[in-house]
Amino acid sequence: MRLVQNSLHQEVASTLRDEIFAGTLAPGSFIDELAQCARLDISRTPLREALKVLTAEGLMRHEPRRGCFVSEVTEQDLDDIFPVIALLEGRCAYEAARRASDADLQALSALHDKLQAHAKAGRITDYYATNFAIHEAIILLANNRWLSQSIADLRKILKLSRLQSLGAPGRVKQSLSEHMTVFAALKSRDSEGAEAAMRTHLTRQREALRIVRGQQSRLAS
Amino acid sequence: MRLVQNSLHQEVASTLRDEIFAGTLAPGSFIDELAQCARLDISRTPLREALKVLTAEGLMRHEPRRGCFVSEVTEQDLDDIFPVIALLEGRCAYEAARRASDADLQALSALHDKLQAHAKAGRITDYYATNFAIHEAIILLANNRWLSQSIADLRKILKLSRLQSLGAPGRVKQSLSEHMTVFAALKSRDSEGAEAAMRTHLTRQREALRIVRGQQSRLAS
DNA sequence: TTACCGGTAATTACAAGTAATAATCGGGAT
DNA sequence: ATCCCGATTATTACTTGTAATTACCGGTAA
Repeated sequence: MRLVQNSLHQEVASTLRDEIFAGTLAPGSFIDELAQCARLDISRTPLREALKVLTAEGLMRHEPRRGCFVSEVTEQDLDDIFPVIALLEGRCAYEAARRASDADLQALSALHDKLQAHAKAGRITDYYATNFAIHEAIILLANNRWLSQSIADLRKILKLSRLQSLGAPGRVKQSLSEHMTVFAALKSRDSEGAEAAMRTHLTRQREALRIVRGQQSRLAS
Repeated sequence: MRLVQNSLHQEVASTLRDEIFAGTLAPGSFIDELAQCARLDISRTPLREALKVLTAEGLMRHEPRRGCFVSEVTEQDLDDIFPVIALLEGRCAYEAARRASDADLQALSALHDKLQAHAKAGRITDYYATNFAIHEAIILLANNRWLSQSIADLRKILKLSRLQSLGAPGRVKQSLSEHMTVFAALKSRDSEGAEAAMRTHLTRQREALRIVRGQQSRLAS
């Protein structure tokens, strides 16, 4: 008897997705169906259905008669994706500036206080979490299902690459400052300013990431 | 023995997708697995896998233990999607203005000549096709895999609603004029102008569609 | 020694069967 | 007469079995 409401293949997809994001299933790695079935204690059909879903999401690639492999994200992909996300989240900020209620702004203000505190104390993980929450909040304020969906789709791919842009020297401080600029624009209902500031924030994020990756590849060589 | 290279579930997904776009499978309609299996002469596994793929694409919705239904596109969805596509294709036009070679522009010019001829002769279907080809060409010129992907994802949803915006009075002529404006900007390497013109084009497209739909719903009532 | 061919093993792809769940219809009670 | 409850039926979800394809390994010939 199944206790959960969602179907099994959804559960499995969710599990695998999390493992891909966590790096347990490394990019490029082959998915052995039988091995996964044994590990997750399920049969082949729900697993295969889950693999189809993840493939459609772009997290896996499927080669007929060969099997499924976890997708790999290249530098080119990052160069492509970041400008698009900047565009889309910029639009969110634009809409948010026009739509946010006073209560919304108050909630955002609290989040920014937390962000500032985490930055000051050097709690990188907490900073990440709050940063993410702020982005989510602004996306939600834009109140556009398909805009959110598009961003979520792209963010999934980014998440796959497990990027750690805050590792760049001085990036946390810079990121905080950019966030405060966005928030200031939101507060003053400056939609164009908010859009521009959000675009800048995400463009800088890409640059910071490039620096970190450059260091890592130098270390690896 | 299978003659095709692609796996069966991909073939099935492709077939069903086309049928959804054609309206053979109407929005909201329930998918009877056994009936479809009988019709397509396949077993349930590849069909179910195909349904999962289409669900991930947003063309179907899945209710656990109830089945799959073809997605329905609301006016709200259209209001949400068009601005996002305008943003994304605007960006494509921006990039295209910077990247297009002389040969690219020449190819585009030929397409615009055809567009103009179809408009003049009132060949709506041909106009649609060429219009689509021009959009595709500009998206391709932007040379950004994920930008293209995001647009394609959203266009799939639009296609599902089988919109006929050119039915609005005078829309063909207006659409042509907008296209020529975009192309003029591309030719003169005016990336910002191209971006703005493309956004305008798609925004107007939405407005024309609203008019057509308004007429249709009045007729229906 | 290397390249090519054939056989075997491993693994995906598809089919069919079984179990579980939800919708429907009929009967009874209020 | 209507509403609610239970049994039946229809349909999805999952398991298991079978076929087909690919990769790998060993052998042989150039």
